Amino acid sequence: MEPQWDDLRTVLALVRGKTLAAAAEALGVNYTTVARRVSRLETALGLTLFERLADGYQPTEAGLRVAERAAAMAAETDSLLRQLAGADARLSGPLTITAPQLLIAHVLAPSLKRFRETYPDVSLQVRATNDLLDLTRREADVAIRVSRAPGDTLKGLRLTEQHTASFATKDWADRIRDDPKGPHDWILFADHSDLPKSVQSAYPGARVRYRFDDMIAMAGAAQAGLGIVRMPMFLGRALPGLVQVPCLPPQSYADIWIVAHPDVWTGARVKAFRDILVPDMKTARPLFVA
Amino acid sequence: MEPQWDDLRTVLALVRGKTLAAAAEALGVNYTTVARRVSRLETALGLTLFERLADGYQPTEAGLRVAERAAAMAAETDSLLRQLAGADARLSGPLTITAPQLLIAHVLAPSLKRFRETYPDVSLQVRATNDLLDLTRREADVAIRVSRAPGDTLKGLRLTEQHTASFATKDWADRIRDDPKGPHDWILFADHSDLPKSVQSAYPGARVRYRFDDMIAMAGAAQAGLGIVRMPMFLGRALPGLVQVPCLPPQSYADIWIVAHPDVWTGARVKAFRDILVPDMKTARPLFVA
DNA sequence: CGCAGAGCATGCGAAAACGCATGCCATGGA
DNA sequence: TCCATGGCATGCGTTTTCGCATGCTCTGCG
Repeated sequence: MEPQWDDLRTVLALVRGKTLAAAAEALGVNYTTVARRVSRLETALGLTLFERLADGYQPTEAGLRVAERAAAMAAETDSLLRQLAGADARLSGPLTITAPQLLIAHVLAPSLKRFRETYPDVSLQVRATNDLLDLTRREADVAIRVSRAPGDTLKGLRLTEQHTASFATKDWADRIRDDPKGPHDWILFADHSDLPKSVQSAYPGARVRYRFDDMIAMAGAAQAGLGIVRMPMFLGRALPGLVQVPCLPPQSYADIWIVAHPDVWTGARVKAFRDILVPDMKTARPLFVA
Repeated sequence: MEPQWDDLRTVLALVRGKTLAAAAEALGVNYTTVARRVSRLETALGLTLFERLADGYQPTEAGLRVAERAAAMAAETDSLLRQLAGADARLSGPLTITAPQLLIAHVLAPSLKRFRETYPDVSLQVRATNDLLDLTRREADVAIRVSRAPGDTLKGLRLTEQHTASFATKDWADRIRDDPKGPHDWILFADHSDLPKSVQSAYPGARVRYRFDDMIAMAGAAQAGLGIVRMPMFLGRALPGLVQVPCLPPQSYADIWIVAHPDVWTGARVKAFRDILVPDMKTARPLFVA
């Protein structure tokens, strides 16, 4: 008679995922379980929540209502988990951080090591991705982000500003020095616009040879001598085999922030992590600017 | 790792009920199940939610936070169930109503019968109690209530006003008529004040002989000839063996309302019930007034 | 001091929920 | 037309969850 709360949650997952398989994946159960829970809830409510069509489960009006309320409940659990994390005074247990892969690989790693040594009981989980994980849903406790602002609902500190510049192998650097008007190749980001006009006029030999959609691949391509890449200062300086080339003068780029949900910001482990990272990044500032 | 929603609900029940047994009772499960679910959630969260003391489970700070959020989730499910009931257009299925026992026994019963005959597919559950059931939590869909106003969050229609008067057996009525100054006995409601001064002066023989805390018992006592009872007009008129006595002139009393939560008010079965009851009570109005 | 009752922990067998394998059906491309 | 794919239903064996019975501890009372 009374609905089970986890069944409501299952309906939400099914409405969002459209198919039993997707909902099951999201919930971490077998898809038959999703089907059974939905049936059970329908029996309990005496209502049809989904039409079983050939191409999946289509929610009825009532099914949508259930999902709507379940979404509100999910927001409550998110809020709860954040609050518990924010009130947790222990310097032991899990802490999940996320940051762009390249930032971790070339800048943050030493800080992570220092954190680990300072707080050996904290088990640090690192999610290295360019995707913006949802800190509201606690996909991570803390994020290091490259952006203009920390985001509307998040709390943050600016760790440093940063510049970009053009980098290439020493080969290319020599060639450009010797013959600035001569031909040289650029590797551009896929969704970027063309080369700036200033480059075109100062270096008429500049040609866009490649377009990549991933900065790691671009960096590797630059190291392999495929051409010139505009990249963050810290990255060009950190990658062996690359030197700065004058084609594109340094220009300021999005700042680097440490952000967290306000609820979580106050958590002991989060605070400890900040206390390690903020001074480290202050020290590392020269790496980021021209 | 991820908490199960029904475990959150269990924590709420335990915080509210103080003991495993009380929580289990509220949830309709065995108390060992409550203990297990709480343990499981504590493991999942890595937190202690309750201190196991000799006299029961004492919630920790974290336990209270969980309960707080779970309460918000419970409010969501209540809201959902109300919405579903309010959107239900079917004239079949369950409908729960509540009303004071005496009102049902002596006034509403014929309307219930008529409703049952008009809508044979609706299974009517009647909760006859003087307790004010929580319509927000859907302890009933509709309530017939004796009160000055329908309540702040509820929607209602006034079915009729009503009067009270004094009733007793014909014996007493004769005696009072023959000797108004002579002794006669009153049965008062326990928490009521004393007899009005007007009665004292007009009938100096009036004495308070009994105090009851239940109107059904008082009515029976009056029928058994124990004395005079002030009661609603409809009740005195309906009870065999009782006649109105002039000791206490008719005075107006709280009105009779039909009320429901606004979400539920629009439901087909609720509307059908209103459509039966409102005209019936309009017809029955003479029973209630002097 | 002994006893009764309330409240909880634990162990065991029963019941429910679950995952997996299989089969059906519709769609879409070769 | 045939086949591959995606999506769902169903049956079966396993795992998990649950309820019940038993025993422990603490409190209050005569």
